[in-house]
Amino acid sequence: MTGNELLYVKTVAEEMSISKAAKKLFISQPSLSNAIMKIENSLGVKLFTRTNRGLMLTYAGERYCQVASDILRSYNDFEIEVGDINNLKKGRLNIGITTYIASYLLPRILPEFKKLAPNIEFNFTEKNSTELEEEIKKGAVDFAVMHKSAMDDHDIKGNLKYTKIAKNRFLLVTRPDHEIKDKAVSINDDDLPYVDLKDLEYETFILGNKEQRSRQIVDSIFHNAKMSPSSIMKTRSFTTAKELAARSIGVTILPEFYLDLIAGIKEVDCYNIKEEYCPFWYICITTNINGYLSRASELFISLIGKEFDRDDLFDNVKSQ
Amino acid sequence: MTGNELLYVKTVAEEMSISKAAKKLFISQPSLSNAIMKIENSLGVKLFTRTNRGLMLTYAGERYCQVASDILRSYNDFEIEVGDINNLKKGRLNIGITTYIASYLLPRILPEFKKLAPNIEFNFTEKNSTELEEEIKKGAVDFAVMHKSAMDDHDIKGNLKYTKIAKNRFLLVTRPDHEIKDKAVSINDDDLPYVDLKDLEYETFILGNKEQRSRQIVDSIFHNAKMSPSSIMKTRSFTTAKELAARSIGVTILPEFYLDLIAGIKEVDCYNIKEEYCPFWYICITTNINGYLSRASELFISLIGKEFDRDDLFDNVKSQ
DNA sequence: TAAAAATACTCCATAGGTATTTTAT
DNA sequence: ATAAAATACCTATGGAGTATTTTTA
Repeated sequence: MTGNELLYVKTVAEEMSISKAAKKLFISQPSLSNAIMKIENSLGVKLFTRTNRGLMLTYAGERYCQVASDILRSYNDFEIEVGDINNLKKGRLNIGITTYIASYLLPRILPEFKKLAPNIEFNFTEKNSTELEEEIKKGAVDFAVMHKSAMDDHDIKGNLKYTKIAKNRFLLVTRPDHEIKDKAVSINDDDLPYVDLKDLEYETFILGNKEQRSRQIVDSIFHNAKMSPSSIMKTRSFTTAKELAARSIGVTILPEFYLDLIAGIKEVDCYNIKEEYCPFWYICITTNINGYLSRASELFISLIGKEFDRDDLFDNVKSQ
Repeated sequence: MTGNELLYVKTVAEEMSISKAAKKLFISQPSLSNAIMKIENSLGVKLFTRTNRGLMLTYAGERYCQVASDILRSYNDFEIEVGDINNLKKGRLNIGITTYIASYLLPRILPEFKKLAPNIEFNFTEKNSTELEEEIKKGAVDFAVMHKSAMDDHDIKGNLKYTKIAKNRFLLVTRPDHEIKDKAVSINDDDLPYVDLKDLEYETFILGNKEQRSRQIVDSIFHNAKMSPSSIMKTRSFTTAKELAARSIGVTILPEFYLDLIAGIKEVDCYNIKEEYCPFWYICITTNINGYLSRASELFISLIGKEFDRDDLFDNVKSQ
């Protein structure tokens, strides 16, 4: 069964003539004669009888035409649907995103996205970066927005490709007027003075959980600084960490990004950490290198790019 | 769009692997890879994304599979239906038949036909033979049961093929004890004595209408006998003709076949007409020489054959 | 290292073409 | 005589194959 076969029989039935149908189909009359014969033979019934007013359908032929019409309409509708999918009129987008990036990014992106692609079904999975990488490999999400350590330069690891969007500092957060203030030094005209973490070796550090990427970054900062805090307190919540720091339970190291988000809840002091300890990470788009990015994905990634003034973001994600 | 394409995509989706699907489809893996790629290119969307647990459907791919399933099911159902058509479980039969043959034949054939093919839609058109020939040429009926003059030996005339079923005598019908009785002669041990029509030249003849085939036969008998009746009375009804003859209004010439049908209504005398005047016609199956005879037609014609002890009837109808 | 997919080619089956004959009007 | 359909034969596209390389687990 092919689309042509269906169309050929239908056209001959409509025209009641092989010659006329052949003209309409832009093929030669003998080709069409042959085609009809083959179809009849393969089915084992005659579809047409020859009468003196041209070809007429047999009962089987009538049923064939009905079925053919259904099938051709179905497939034609599907082709239109594919057009819609390519024009963002239909489709589904499954993105992965870390909880904290979601709280920052989605409110800024989704209204515009919904406006531009109102009929795209939008789903997001909030997990930590490591889990999101698994989701990408499984194909459960189309791509993910997550963090990437600044330590490894590789943009591709296995199947995964990381496209950096923005660099984000980690800051030391202390209660107001912590003693460290006196040891902090301003460099150039940077917004915040710098501290040496070694001066805080005997402080209590409020840190995230081992599986949190932010904690991995902080650990690598300690490693680079060749120190390990003597006292540690754990929380998965950045907000809690900031609160505890504000209330003098200890100090903490948080991404500037989140500090902005939770600003104004409680006053704290913030300090830069020495550049050589690599106190930062990247926000990035993580994709499966073999995966297909739908037009819906393209739109969403472009909107993220717009948010970070990176007009070339989608092109970078797509490039090989 | 081809059936294979639909099946290929569906199978790859089910197996989540091109290699496994290829095995299941009994084609090589590269062929399948190619086929999938071609389908994706022609549609302009990716149907699959490669993940680390095999190939997974994109949104467009999911829709493709749904549409493919519908189409394959439709066509498969149709193929089963074709089987049913060939096995008389479905179909439609349009036969043409003259009113008088219908009154004789249908009661004898239809009960058996309905028993053997209960789900075949049965339609019949009652017209005179000349009109039926037009219906056959138009393709409005599949074949017809009608009369054929004995005069022309041609079994094929234009598109029409006549297959004789049974020869049927025309008899002279008079009131009981008509004077002709004395002139009638018995030949051999024929059931009825013979009369010479010329002896009735001044009788009133009750005849059919010019467009009735029976009238054409009677006219040819007169022609062969080189006589023309001086007085004529016309009726389209054989029953009326017999009644009028019985009531001494005149004499008539009727097919023996009908006399049997309307026996017992009123007493008449019947005589043979000289063989050399060709006083007979044939009941025949008339078909379009290019027409297709369905299994339903085959059954019906075979049942007619059975009725007339002609087991070879359908073979004769079909032969070239 | 093994298994899956992609790539590069080769081949042949067949859809379609042209030329011609047959058939029907 | 004309037009439709059938027939015969030819061509070339593309579906499917084998061999091989690339990729991923």
